[in-house]
Amino acid sequence: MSGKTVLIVDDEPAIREMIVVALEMADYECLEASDAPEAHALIVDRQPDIILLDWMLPGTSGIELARRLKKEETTSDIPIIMLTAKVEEDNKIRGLEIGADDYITKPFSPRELVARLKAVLRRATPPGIDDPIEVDGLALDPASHRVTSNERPLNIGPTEYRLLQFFMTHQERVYTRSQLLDQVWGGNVYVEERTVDVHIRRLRKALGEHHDYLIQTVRGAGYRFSTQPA
Amino acid sequence: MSGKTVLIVDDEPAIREMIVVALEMADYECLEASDAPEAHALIVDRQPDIILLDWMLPGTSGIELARRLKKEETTSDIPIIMLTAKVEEDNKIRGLEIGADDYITKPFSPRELVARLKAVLRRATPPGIDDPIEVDGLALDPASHRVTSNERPLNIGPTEYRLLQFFMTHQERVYTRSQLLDQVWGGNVYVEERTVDVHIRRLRKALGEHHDYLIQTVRGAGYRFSTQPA
DNA sequence: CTAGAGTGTTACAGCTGTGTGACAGCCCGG
DNA sequence: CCGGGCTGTCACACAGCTGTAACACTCTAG
Repeated sequence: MSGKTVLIVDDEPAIREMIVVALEMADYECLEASDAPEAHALIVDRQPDIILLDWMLPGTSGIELARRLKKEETTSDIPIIMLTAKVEEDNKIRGLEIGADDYITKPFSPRELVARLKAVLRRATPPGIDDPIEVDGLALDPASHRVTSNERPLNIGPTEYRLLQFFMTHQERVYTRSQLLDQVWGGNVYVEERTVDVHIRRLRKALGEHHDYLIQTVRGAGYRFSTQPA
Repeated sequence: MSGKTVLIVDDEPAIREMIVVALEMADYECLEASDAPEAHALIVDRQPDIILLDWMLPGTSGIELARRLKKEETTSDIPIIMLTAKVEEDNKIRGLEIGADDYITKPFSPRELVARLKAVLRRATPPGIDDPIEVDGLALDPASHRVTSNERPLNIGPTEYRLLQFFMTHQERVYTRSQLLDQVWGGNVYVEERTVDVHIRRLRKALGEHHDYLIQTVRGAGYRFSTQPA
């Protein structure tokens, strides 16, 4: 159950297909692109967890794309594995210098690919913000994954945790059920909107009377996290 | 001005010499060994910062030596770069599985060697402090490699020891199974995530009821070592 | 005031994630 | 060569979490 998304950038459909088969067997979700512009669009749109990037590409070369990705704020965290056909050492070095996290020389076996990919993914730092947040005695600490209400630890499930974290990092603004599903559940799930209500309820209950006022209902619109009483 | 010490293990004096010249030009201090026993002696004696290890060695093979080094407590932190003459992918994979931090296929250029070596050294964790740690009657002493629960010595395997040591030096923070594999098993191993569960279980069992509360499950996230009860 | 829409609350059946014991392979010492 | 300790994986059990439906309640338009 990795669920990680891999973007494969190569102009040879056959090679892409080979990789896709290998990765899907290892339970990764695959995206494909055959050139740099297409790749860039997919990266911005789908935010893959890792990129397999061919060194040689028509138009903008792979190494060019890599360099650009490493420069942009929103994409510089995504690890890149370079695929190089030739054994030219210069390429390897330039790839590493530019910021590729690993490179593989063709031909390679599916086993090797998956092993290297896993290794790189493990090494990558999860990009999330790790700063603790505190509001009126309600504290959430991402590092220890702990929530406390006036020093007393709260026992909440994963979904309630994510929901609360989202609210605490997005205070004073109303979110529709639909938006919350997108942000907290993740865009690609099909869930009833009323499900949000239930989790809101669970979260309120866990917060207790001291803090449940923080989560406010905005009739006809959605919910809001605010220190100002409604 | 790196001052880092590099141990070169290869049975070909010519190759060693070539490497030595390249590295000394880049300002590394070099040690040389031509077989596994000699290497082992030097490692224990001089504690190099990194090891360049030939895959093929007379007697004990390089891979054999690597495996042993990664198992021993005092040497498992030292990064290893495998040198392999053949392009057999199996070797690459086995090298990575065993815990080598990188591998280079011969022939390679001095430039490449230095680049890879720098990269590995960059991501290598500076060896932790060897001070004994004690938490609520649970004591771990790196010097004597011993763990005691309220004075009573605990009998735990190497992996459980490393796991506990990591936890005790990184308290109050959640680590995913993936991160634990990275930190405790070593970055390049290919192991099932559920394996972590099993070793957690073994560690908890060894700690006994007095101390197993220290290792807490965070559902959906990973594990945490904390003196605060969940 | 009243119907209807919107929201709160509860119960529950299914599912996912974790705990646990067993087991076969490996390595090392005898 | 054999035996014991470790390790990684699997299968199964189980607890906790999840999404949904159903019903109660509240608000608001008219």
